[in-house]
Amino acid sequence: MLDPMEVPSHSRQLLLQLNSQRTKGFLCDVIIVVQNALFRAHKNILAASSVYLKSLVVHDNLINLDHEMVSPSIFRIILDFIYTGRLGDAEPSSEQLFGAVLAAASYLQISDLVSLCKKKLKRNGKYCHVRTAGYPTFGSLGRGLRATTPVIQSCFNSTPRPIDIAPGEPVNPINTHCGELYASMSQGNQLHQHGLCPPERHCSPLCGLDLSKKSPSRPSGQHHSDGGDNRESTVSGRADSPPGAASVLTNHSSYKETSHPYQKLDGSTSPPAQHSEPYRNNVSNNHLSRTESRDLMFDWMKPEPLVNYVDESDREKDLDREDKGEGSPLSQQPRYPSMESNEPDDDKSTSEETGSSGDPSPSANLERYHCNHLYEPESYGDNLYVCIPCGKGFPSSEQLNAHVEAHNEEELYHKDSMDPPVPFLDKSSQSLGDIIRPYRCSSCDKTYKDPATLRQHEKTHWLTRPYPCSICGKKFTQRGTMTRHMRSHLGLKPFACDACGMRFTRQYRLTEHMRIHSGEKPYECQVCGGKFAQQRNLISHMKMHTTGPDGKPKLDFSDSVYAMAKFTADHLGLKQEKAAEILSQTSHFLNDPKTIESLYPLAKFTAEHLGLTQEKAAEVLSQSPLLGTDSRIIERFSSP
DNA sequence: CTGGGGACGGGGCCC
DNA sequence: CGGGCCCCGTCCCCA
Repeated sequence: MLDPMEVPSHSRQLLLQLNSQRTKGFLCDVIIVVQNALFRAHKNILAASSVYLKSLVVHDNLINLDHEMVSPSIFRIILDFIYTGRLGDAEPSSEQLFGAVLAAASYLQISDLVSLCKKKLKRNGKYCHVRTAGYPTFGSLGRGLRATTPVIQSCFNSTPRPIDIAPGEPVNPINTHCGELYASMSQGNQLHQHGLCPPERHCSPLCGLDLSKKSPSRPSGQHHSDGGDNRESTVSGRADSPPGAASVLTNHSSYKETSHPYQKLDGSTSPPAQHSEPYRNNVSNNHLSRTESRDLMFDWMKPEPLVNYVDESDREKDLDREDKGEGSPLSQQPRYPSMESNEPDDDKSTSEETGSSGDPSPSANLERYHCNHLYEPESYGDNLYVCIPCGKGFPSSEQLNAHVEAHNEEELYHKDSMDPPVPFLDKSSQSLGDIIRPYRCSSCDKTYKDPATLRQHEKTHWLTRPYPCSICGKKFTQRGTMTRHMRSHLGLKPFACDACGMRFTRQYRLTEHMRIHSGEKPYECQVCGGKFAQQRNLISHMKMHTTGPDGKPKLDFSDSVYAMAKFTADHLGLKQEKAAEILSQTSHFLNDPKTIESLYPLAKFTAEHLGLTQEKAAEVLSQSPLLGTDSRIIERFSSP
């Protein structure tokens, strides 16, 4: 038995502090992903509370909890409990909630919470009846509960669904939450009807998360909800489990496992409903006010003070400032891609626009930074190594050094950007291409039409990529790529196929996919005539033509020449017999505008068939004599 | 078992 | 910043 503390309130104060820090994201060193919700917390706290979580946090900073065992909303409650020791002020009817929490707490091995739930259930006289009464899955918090957990996204349906669960017994994972995603759509539909959440949108409007740019899907296709895809039950391990039980976040294995050809649409099998089903039900019942939710969201978005890419974030901000011509090196941190896309204008004060005031001085930036709550003031408490130019503190000299190095890179960059790219001035040496694309990369000689694109390109040469993913830390050269990457983290697929409900993260994928339904196969193999709906499949197919079993280039000259001749003939409107002749006569080849137009694909094709790089192929094709650099081709073409 | 095709996810990058 | 395209890789199915 521990001796009583000399300061009895010590533990409470400590916990209050920790919870306060958690809600601000301060010193949070682990992210818990539960389906499509993300939580930040402290490893130490989790490890001290849950045997199960303890086993996970030692290995990873990003934990993906099995949402079949614990739903996001239940985990929110549990996390609140861990940090407050309270289950909240639940309604009298919340025995159902306690049941669900109990099941999840058992799974997470939080013994105190298990005991508390049992106690509450017994007090309500429900504990003995839970097996038959069943627990709902409380997609949202109990209405009487006050949540403090910052959550980036909560897209859940709270309609209770009777399920069979027996506390204290091994919990069927589905029982903990299966109503959450697949329960009655009534509430979600209501939201839709009230315009709070478009039916095709995946995310909670409360959270302001909307990465969708298009809403092409039909509203809640009934055949999606009929559970027709019985593969799902295999995946979920339970015959009555609803479709879509598989994770929609990053659980690709289950995604793959549950997806199946939609060709069967015309037959007996339902379309891959699991892709859209979770989204359709992703209607938040979060009771938090919109503002409150946004605040939590923003808290979540705040950078972790000690993450090693913080310096690059600063750098990113400088880049943005550079791009936008504004001074705000500290106004931007890695943010979730949807934030700006769906945030009302009045929220922009916490976003990019905040930094648009003109004072670029470090102190002003720092102050603005603080005002924006992007950094907690206390974060400087142990960040004793301060960068003089920008005032930022770091906990170690190593991190400061890394940061300073980033400054050096910035300076190099700014030095470059001080001298904005200028078009070539030497008209005498300009080719047509130079006139059209006058901005040349100093590193690789690639040319661009405008300086912004050149600047964008030049980032690809940097050793350090300026846009890190806030979740996994992966870095990107373009912010857009990073936000697109974030979509995959969040499982957001805004683009839905009208025909089958399949959803995609990108418009282009949907376009590509639609060819399956239309039967269109615009990509034809010039060698064998095979047609493909997707260009990438043609490309991989072409490799089959050009690559031998050993992986080495298979230079089948008869095939290649035939193909090139056919290709040329197609493009020039000539007979195929003439094509080879033309291929060997550069002057003819380059005199026809049509030919020039076809040079690019021809070069591509040549490259693929001859194992040359495309650039090399283009060079070969544009030089005289044509194909002169490859003796094998000359030999082939010069033969009768 | 293997190769090929179909379909899709993710990243790079230009516009 | 988003759209679009390219490329690489993967999974699944089927012959």
